[in-house]
Amino acid sequence: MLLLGAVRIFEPVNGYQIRRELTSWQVDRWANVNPGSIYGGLATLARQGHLLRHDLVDGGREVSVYELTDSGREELDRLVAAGLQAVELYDRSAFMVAFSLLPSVMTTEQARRSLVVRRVALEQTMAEFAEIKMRSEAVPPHVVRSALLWYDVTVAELAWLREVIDDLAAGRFPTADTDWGWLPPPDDPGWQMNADRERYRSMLGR
Amino acid sequence: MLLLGAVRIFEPVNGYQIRRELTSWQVDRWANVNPGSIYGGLATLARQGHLLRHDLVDGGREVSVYELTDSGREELDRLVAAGLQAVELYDRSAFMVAFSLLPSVMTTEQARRSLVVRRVALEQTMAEFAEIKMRSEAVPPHVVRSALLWYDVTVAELAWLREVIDDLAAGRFPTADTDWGWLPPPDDPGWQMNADRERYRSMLGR
DNA sequence: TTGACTATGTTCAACATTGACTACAGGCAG
DNA sequence: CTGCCTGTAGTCAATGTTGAACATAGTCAA
Repeated sequence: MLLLGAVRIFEPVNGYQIRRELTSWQVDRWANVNPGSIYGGLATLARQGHLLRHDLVDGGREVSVYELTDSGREELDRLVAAGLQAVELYDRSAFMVAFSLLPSVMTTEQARRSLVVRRVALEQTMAEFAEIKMRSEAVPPHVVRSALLWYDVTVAELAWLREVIDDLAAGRFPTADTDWGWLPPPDDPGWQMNADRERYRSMLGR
Repeated sequence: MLLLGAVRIFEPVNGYQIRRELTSWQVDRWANVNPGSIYGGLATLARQGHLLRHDLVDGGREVSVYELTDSGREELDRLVAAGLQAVELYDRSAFMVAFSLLPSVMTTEQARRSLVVRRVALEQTMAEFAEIKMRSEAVPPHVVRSALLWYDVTVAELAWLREVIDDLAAGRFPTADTDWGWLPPPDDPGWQMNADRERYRSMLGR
């Protein structure tokens, strides 16, 4: 999801640019973004038909530049929707990736629908955990504690999620079909990539 | 950590027993407990000297049975302490594994010390996130939202953690050096493993 | 006692991940 | 113009992970 999302935002783009960008987002702290993973993942996605790979020569040097295919765009949409909806017990990283890609790939209505699915899922699993508290004699005490942590944390996430859904419905949240109302500061490293991107585009005849 | 912990609790034990046990804990929902991972992981830990492997013949059938070494016990202690202390942004699973192993490997005082380290770490990173809210103009709005989620969730975890630490200090929490005050119900599948364990023990001359 | 099914215990080839390492271009101090 | 450093772009052998498949033992109805 992260690779497809990065290609989506920066295409046409090479592996090193993605690596640099993800590192600057500090994504490397919690996601697998070793160089090997990035280049391997890009190759796999190309093999699966989600990316198109162009081997260019740029300044006397070979560069592999990637673009999304239609299938890749669909896959990304699916992955982001799934990441927003799925409730994992202890690992929110897929949700965080999906949420950070949300403004670039989803319309307000798509986002709202996925987040409502998540809200319902959270409410349901919360009911299950409430049950564990009830029959707490049948379960070791530290397991009950674990359930309590999940419960408390989920209450907090639910409150946050309700607010996001409200803001989304009220148009207070940027998505692909609304105005961002935000521009990166002029010293943002993203600007450095624009020159490369434009050069790659013209080489590909865009 | 999970493998060492499981061996610690059930040793001498074979791979299939661990697989069955972890599945019954529903750990397989959020941890990598495919058969291949388990057998591969046990082999790796044996190669590293943390486990001792005995190839027994049980009922005309070959079985590989594992026990912890001293080095394995030390490694487990280290891993559990690290898992309790380390604050990962979006992935609590290492903490949950460590927390679930806490009662079998740590004394009350060891546990309290590790959890206090965690509390301090949580308080510190919360301060960092409060800063992000301050300079929120320099950051895209959905990134601010992500930070808010982390903040809210961490407030909840901190409240939970303070309670656990209090209970630990007051002796209201079972650890390796205190009475459990809890026994599994008589139909617990854990009892089924005792026969195998005893047989393995006698085969190994214990 | 046959045959069908489930439970036990494990293997392995395909696939993915890791991170140290290679290679080279450009800048720049001496 | 030499040598050294930094930044760019990527490779690869070692290691880890996956899950379908294997082999055998027990169970139980027909």
